[in-house]
Amino acid sequence: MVRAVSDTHGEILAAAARRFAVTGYRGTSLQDIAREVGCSKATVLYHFANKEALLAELMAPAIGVLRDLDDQLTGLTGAAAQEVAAQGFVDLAVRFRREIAVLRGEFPELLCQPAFAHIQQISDRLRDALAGHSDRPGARIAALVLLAGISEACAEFVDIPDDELRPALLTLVRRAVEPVAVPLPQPPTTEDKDS
Amino acid sequence: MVRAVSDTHGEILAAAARRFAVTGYRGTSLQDIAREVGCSKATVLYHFANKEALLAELMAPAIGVLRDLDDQLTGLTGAAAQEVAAQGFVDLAVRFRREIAVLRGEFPELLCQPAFAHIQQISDRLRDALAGHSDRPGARIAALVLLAGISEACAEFVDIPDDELRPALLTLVRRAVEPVAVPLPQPPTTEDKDS
DNA sequence: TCAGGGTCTGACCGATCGGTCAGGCATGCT
DNA sequence: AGCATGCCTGACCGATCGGTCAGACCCTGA
Repeated sequence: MVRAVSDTHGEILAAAARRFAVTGYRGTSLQDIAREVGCSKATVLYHFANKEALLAELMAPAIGVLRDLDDQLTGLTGAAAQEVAAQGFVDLAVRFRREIAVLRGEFPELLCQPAFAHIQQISDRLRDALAGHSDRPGARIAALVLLAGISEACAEFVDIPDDELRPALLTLVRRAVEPVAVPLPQPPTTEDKDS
Repeated sequence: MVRAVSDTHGEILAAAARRFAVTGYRGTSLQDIAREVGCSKATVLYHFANKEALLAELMAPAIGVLRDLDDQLTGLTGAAAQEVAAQGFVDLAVRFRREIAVLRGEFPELLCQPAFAHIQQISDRLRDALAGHSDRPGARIAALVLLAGISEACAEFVDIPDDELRPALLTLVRRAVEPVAVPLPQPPTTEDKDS
């Protein structure tokens, strides 16, 4: 039976998310998390095999959405790829700001962990799509600046509601992305979202 | 007499810059730096009072240029401030990519150190200038995304020569920045600044 | 020749890290 | 009552961190 009288597992997860977002993964010790929960460090390691497993469970939802976006991107080219990448990433970044903040600056080392095996390749494809699959330096640079900047900005703008942040970022991306040969189709009035 | 037969001081500084840029400040131990130089950890601490002093000396030139940019910005408003901020920061980011990479993700903690006392305020003013001193959320978000994105991009694009990276970034910023009421004057052949 | 200062090092320190382990405690089932 | 199980803990471990210190090794000037 699952006796959820006190969801210590979830409390640890929430505390870790809060601490990681402020002081980073490496900068947060298991002691810190335990102190915030109000339990012992051994309890944290009772619910999670190790620190890395804690991080992996924390990031799992965001990684799943990123994988879905990657799937949507396969086969798309040019302006269509740009638009899907823009909408998908902005939405992902806004929804998972805290998770993204966790990775702040520790991407290179963290990506070496098996839990994040293919994230680098996925983000490379995402960047490529946002550049309209163009190999012009201007397009590639713009795509990287936007992806990195949005990640950082979302981590910082914790006080801005999603509904305000998302359209502002999307407008910025559409304005900043280097246009490709195929013109970007005018977005219709309806704002239907496909899964 | 300064006997520079073997400039260990400089070698340590260079090695620290290399390691910090890859594994970050906190992720690099004094042992790592000493190993790269080929000396003992005690030697590193003979030339530098502590790890923080090593970082401070490493970042001093970049901080100096940032301060100069901050001075240039005082008094400017609107499109003029945007243009000076754009040019100044792009140039700074391109020149000091490695130094900027050091700070990757460790900004919040590092800024607490006395060596970086006023960096936060300066970067806030820089962001404000790039937003054309507008308080509209779109302008503020765009400014933050661009500053953060450029920092991150410069740290990653180590293989692109300065002369190629700088104009690409500047073009992107001019395209992406939210225009303010006073229209940005078309950049003429001469490059003087008007209010 | 020798004193002295600049340079460098191995050994060591306390603190903290992630992680292990045996056992205490409460509860539910038989 | 007795036992098993889930949850939790203090004590402890080896490794590594930043930093200290006494002393060895030059080189130079007197």
